[in-house]
Amino acid sequence: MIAGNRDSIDEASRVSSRIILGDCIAEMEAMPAKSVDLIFADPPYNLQLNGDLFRPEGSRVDAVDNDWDKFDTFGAYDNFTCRWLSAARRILKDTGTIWVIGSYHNIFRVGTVLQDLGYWVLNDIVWRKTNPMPNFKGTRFTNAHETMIWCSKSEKARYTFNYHAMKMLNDDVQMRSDWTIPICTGGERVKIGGVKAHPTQKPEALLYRVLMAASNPGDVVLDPFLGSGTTGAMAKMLGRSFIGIDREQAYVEVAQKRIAETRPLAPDAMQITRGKRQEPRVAFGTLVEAGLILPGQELVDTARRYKARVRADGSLAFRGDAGSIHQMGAAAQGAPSCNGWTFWHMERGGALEPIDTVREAYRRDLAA
Amino acid sequence: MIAGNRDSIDEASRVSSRIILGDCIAEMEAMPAKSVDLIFADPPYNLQLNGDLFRPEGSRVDAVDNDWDKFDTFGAYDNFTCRWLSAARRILKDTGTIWVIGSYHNIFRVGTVLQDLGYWVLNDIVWRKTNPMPNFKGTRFTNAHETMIWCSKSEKARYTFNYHAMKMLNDDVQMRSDWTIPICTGGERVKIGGVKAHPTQKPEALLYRVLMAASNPGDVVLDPFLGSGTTGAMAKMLGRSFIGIDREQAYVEVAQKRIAETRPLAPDAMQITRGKRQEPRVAFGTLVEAGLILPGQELVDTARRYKARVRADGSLAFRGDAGSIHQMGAAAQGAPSCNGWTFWHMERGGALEPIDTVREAYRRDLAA
DNA sequence: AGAAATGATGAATCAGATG
DNA sequence: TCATCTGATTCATCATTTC
Repeated sequence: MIAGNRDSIDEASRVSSRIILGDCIAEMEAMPAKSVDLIFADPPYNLQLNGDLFRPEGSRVDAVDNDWDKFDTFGAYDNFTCRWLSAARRILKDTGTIWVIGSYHNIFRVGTVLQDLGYWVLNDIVWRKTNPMPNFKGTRFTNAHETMIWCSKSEKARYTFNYHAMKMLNDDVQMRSDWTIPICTGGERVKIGGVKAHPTQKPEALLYRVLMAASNPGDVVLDPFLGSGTTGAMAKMLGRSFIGIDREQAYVEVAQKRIAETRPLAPDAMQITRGKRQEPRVAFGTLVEAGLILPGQELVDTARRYKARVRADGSLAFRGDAGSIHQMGAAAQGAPSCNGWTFWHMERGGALEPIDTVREAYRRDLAA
Repeated sequence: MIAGNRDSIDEASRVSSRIILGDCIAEMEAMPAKSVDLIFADPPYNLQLNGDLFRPEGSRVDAVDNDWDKFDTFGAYDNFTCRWLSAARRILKDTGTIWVIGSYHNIFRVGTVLQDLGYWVLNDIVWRKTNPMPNFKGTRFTNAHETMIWCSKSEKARYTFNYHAMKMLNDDVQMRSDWTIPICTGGERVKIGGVKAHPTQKPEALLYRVLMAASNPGDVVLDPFLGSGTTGAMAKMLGRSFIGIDREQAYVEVAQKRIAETRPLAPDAMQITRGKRQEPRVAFGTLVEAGLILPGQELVDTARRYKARVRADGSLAFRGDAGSIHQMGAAAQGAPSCNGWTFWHMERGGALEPIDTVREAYRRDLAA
């Protein structure tokens, strides 16, 4: 079913956006074979959440509890995955590629089905979130990334990969399989009456890079799980034709409005390069893990008044207490704070060397 | 089969390293059930690594007449994966966890089998390589990471996670699911006659973090695909008992030599930061009994909005009601729960001090 | 007006001991 | 096994309020 006759054709770029309200499997089965250049899919993750989760300060986390994310068993989810990926493969051109995003809850199931259906994995791409939600209970590692699987239609297939555009986007070095991009917040987040319109809106920067990497202006891009319409908005902006499908009337309306308000870039503006994010800091513990500073090592201040000992987790034992190099440096001096990197020193050939020089050496090795 | 009688027991740390030459499935099936605390596995990415390939039912295929299609190939790999992960699950303690590392070639199959066998995924961890091999042909993104899946034995199982040690290793912020660590090169790379002894030697920093995160000194660590022995070397260094299995005599010898040359850290250097969950419980009433807090003492929150009074039995009188410090804290805020230790404060010299500091002082006195 | 403090929030499989 | 109680736990970013 086509939602109204809101289909838009942008005269300047001669590309169209078509939004379909309906079940993506049935709708894809109704489309002509080998008619799509790129598929980006953000299927339900099958999160399997139990009760409520509260933050330390008492507020409740607004979790994804929508019906569309509920499946009875892994088998039911696998079956659903197999059916929509089969329908997608039929309409994908032989030179087309597919991207599917997910988390550890579902991405292994998706990857297995992709391989079983004959898709050929080109890369798995890690979206590193700069600002993920923390693990409030201190029970696991902060779940700070999601995974995208990028596949061609088959092993020998030729496919679009704009290698040089990616290199240009990345300060003239090859784009890696890990992408560092913030989650979608602020003005970019679509809201209705102050409430987020969709629980899992993807950042535009993510789709920008996907479309830049694996499609060209004029290509047909399909998103079978349209949601808030990020794929459609970026497709229009970058001069790609777009087909979006969603089962929910509310999401279709949100996406239609959003895409209608998106303006295509001028062709010459499409080659904007974007800067790389700054390199992450080096933790003291990293130097311990790397074997550059050994657990048990004694550290002293310049005057050798205070002595502390490095522990296996990168903390410092000092006068019966333990804490970070900064905390223990502050404790030694009775100061509110301290830069442990310059306060603490190691004996090196009779002389004292600040531990910061070890960090500098580590950074030099990384760069080399 | 046990390789010779080279088993070593380090007298200082009272932990042992045992290296076994043999097929890991058979060897694990011969081990006692629920006897291992942590499993780290780096399985082969394809079954042709040793010239051997298994059919779905487990029989060996001659790699020369490879006339099966992709489904058969994946089926054989899935079967192999299912068999070794089943054997691993039997010998894993109910409180144990397993780590499996892989790339997009195999990790989706591994993750699916893990979930199907009832393992419960805790995190997928991305090892970001600072210095990956470039993609020379410019046909894909630089494959700059590998993925580890970390699982408990079942959904409700309790497991070891040294949250505070991980936080300490990361400059006092939660450790994330993406770890930035260089690949194994230079002096750390084991070589024989100038040639690398193993094609996929893992960096010691990676195993250091895995073992620090999910095991404690004295735990039993198993690596069913021993290879160059990085897991064994780090286990010995960190005071864990180790069992390593490999089918290749050459790798067994390399690993044995490497582990023998590894020296354990001094026990006090192995100390890590533990959280309050590990400390002995002290009831609020105990502090009243001990005279550290007197009945009649007034307690307030940080904003001095709520006032309560300590009663002789260690309960708190608040607005005509009475109960524990936690119940009254929750009641004051209208919250479902509350940590009374940090919510309630006492006046001390004009400043407010949380009652938790009194508990801390009491614990210090106990330790002294 | 501008700076600083406070509050809100994001795909989350988020506790453990005791009776 | 289940109900009850204690009490441990958050990072980056943007928006809003207060100083």
